[in-house]
This record gives sequence, structure tokens and C-alpha cells, in this order.
Amino acid sequence: MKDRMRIGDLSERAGVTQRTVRYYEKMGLIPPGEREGNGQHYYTEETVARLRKIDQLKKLGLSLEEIRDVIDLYFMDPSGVQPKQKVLGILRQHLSEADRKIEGLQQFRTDLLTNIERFEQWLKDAEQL
Amino acid sequence: MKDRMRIGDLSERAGVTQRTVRYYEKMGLIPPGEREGNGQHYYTEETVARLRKIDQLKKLGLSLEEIRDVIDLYFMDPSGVQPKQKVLGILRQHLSEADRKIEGLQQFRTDLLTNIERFEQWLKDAEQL
DNA sequence: TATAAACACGACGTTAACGTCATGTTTGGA
DNA sequence: TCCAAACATGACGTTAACGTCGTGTTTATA
Repeated sequence: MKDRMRIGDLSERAGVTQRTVRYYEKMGLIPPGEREGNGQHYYTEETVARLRKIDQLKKLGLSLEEIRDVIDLYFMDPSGVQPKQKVLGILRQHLSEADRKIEGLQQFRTDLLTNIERFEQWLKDAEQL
Repeated sequence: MKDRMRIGDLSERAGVTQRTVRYYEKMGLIPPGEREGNGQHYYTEETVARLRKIDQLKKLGLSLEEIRDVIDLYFMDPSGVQPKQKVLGILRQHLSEADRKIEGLQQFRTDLLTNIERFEQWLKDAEQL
């Protein structure tokens, strides 16, 4: 609930390791948060949300690189104007890829069901002996 | 169309590299095919089909390990009886995982669409200036 | 039969996404 | 103030799924 966590609290609240936080930081997935001259990094509540969103997207099969391309849209403040038309393109691309994957998975699902049924039937038949 | 290809033809027809063939062979995804004492491996038409099916499943996000668990079902001859009840379990598990992934992807798709619309609207508004 | 093309096999290289030390500095509580 | 707990950083390790090289044997063709 604080807006000045160190990496320990952050990682615990987000459910990731400190190594992961540092890795994502270096990869540009989350903003860095150094403070003063001491060297320790301080993070805010939004970073927790970012880490959780990243985790969600990962579970959908997106790579960190892909996530880096879209993550900002989830935390866009309506003030950062720019040639972000590019982002739109990326989004559309991800959209059609998602469509492809969904279609493929549904086909796979159907195949699995068919196989299961065939298999059960075959087991039943074998029992008759 | 031959049933006695060597690795060159096989890999070309299946659209994979020879290294991939050897790797899959070692991983147990395709049956080995040595012949005589010479050392060269000979493959059949079915192996081409297997390689293509493996490629399809890969594109759905299955790992080689997962594929190894189900690939035989696609090429099961109705004669190999055994405690393959286990296979049924694996199939069911894959089924529910596929369901989860589909659901997630659809949510992701919806999110993307929302973001795209919001973004386009925002661009339009900004143009009004 | 002489060779180039094809094949076999071992070993090291590569990318992604971190894990796991090792070592040195900073912070927070008794 | 002192010291254990927390943090920073660098470096090497790990898994998956192959790529790439080097070297040595087999096959096919002129």
C-alpha cells in the first residue's frame, strides 16, 4: 500500500523473485527506481500492478519482448502524445496472432476430444473380450 | 513417395533440418531407422507425416516433451493394447489446459480490442485540436 | 575406380528467462 | 553504536530446441 517500497516488498507483493525484478528492470519492462546517492532502488504501487500484468501476459504465451511492446498501453496516462501509431500496428498484429492461436487451439481441442472418444470406445470394445 | 528415404529427402520433404530430425530421433519423437551395418538411417513416409504433425503442435505452443506424450495417438494402429489409460489422463489434462489458454487468449483479445478502440478515439480527439 | 555429394557423430555455440553463488555496501532495530 | 538483515552487482549456471563446425565414413556418379 506504500508508494516507496524497496525490492524486497515489491517482489513479495508481486509474487516474483528479486532477480526477476532486476531482470525486468534491465530489459525495460518496468521503470527503474533509484533514489538519492545510496544506490538502493525504490518502487511504487504501479510497479506491482505492472509485474502482475506482465505475469498474466506471460501465461498467455507472450514473450518478454512482446510484452515490452504492449505493456505501456495498460498504464498509459492520457497525456503522452506521440507517433504511437506504431503501437496500433503492433496491437493489430498481436490481435491477428491471437486469433490464429485461438483457432489452432480449438482445432487441437477438437482433435483431442476425438482421440479421447475413439480411445474410450476402443477400451470398451477390448473389455468385451 | 518412397518408403526408404535417407535423412536428406526426409528433412526436405518435412521442411525441417537434418539436425532437427536427429534431435527428434534422440528425443524419441520419431522412430529411429537404422538399416544394415552401414550406419545410415532410412525413414518411411509416416515419419514425414509425424514431422509435420509435430510442427503443427509446436505452433500451438506445445513443447517437445508434451508432444512426445500425445504424438503416438495420431499414429496409433488399433493393435497396440496396453495400460494406455495413462494416455487418456494426459489427453484430458491437455484438453483443460487448452481450454484455459483459449479463455486467456480470448480475454487478451478483448483487452487488445478495447485498447485499440480507446487509442483510436484518443487519436481522433487529439486531431480536433 | 576415383571423387564429390551425402551422411554420422561429437562437441561447442546460441537465445530466453531467469537461478544461484560470491562479495561488498546500506539499512534498521536492540 | 553495533550487527544481522536487506540490498546491489557481477559472474557463472540452467533448460529447451536446435545451429554450426570439424572430422571421418558411405554412397552415387562420371
